Amino acid sequence: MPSPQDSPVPYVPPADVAEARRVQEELRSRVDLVGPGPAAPATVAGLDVAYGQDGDLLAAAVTVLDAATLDVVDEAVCVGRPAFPYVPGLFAFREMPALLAALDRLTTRPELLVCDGHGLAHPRRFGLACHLGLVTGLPTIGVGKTPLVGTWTGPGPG
DNA sequence: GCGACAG
DNA sequence: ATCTTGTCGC
Repeated sequence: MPSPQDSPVPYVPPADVAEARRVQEELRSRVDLVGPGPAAPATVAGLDVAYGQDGDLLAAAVTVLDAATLDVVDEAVCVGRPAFPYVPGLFAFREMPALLAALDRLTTRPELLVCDGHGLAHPRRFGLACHLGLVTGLPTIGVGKTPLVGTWTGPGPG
């Protein structure tokens, strides 16, 4: 039975925009949309990236919490450079290398990831959260502060 | 053709 | 993302 864990997807830095889009189109079908995931993850990792004033430096940070107590049980940081220009829809290629490096510095393996940016709410249904989830083999939730695509209506009254 | 466009 | 004053809306 194929599963993300059995066939880890290597991260391949694209050479240009066209290749980046091809990578997304190629990997989108490998996202597990039906897996149950951990019923009660023991740990949850939050990831974020901050930039230097010129945008030429960045720091990726990961903090792992005990899901029950919210105690910080692990953390790691990786300073580097943006790996790709910011192009809407290709955001993952910008921060993924640093995020992966930070994750590699962890002592533990978190059971759930929560990262910046969208996952499925993406033009090709393959945002950062999807890509990160495939490469790490971990269930991942993407959190976007502003929409990238689509429209919606708020919940009705009652 | 013009505007919009995760972080 | 990051730099920033005043301003609009609830």
